Amino acid sequence: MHFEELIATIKIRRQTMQVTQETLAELSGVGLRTLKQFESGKGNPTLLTVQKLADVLGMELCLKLKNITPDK
Amino acid sequence: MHFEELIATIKIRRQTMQVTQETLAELSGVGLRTLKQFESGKGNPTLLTVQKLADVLGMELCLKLKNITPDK
DNA sequence: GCATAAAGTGCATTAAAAGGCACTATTTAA
DNA sequence: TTAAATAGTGCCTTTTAATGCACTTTATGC
Repeated sequence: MHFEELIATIKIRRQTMQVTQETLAELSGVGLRTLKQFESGKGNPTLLTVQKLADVLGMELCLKLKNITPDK
Repeated sequence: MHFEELIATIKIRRQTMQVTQETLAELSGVGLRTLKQFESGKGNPTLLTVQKLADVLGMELCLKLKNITPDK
């Protein structure tokens, strides 16, 4: 999952849940400025920031083996 | 996936692949000091750092919906 | 259209990540 | 056990994430 995909996933999930940036910021404990920056694709957030956001959105980070030569 | 789990996953994967921290650092472009810190559970790495490491180890970060009440 | 809400940006501060280097500790193999 | 390799820590510097505040820009609704 690329960087942008990850961001987009969170953003879309937030919108799906009809939550504003402001509300998500409050619920997650992440600063509003940080969230805005994150969703607009700027910067390089820390794991903690992503986890806080994902958590409130009912999601979680995971690591999986890449599909080497899916050989479709 | 908790913070510690994530770290452990990478560390174990590295060891499974019989790669030293030094080699992984070189291959991934992450500083050796950063990797050492990361694996010893200190600090709060950025997404980019984790992705660089995961990439070399043939893994990738992903976001998935949490299993709410798996109701096993 | 206009008002309001929501999202994005600029600027500045603070805290901490990333990194190098040298040293210590631990593990591994001879 | 001893030497070499690998991992972990302390100290320090540079870069940048996290944050607040105020302002601009876009949606959204009436």
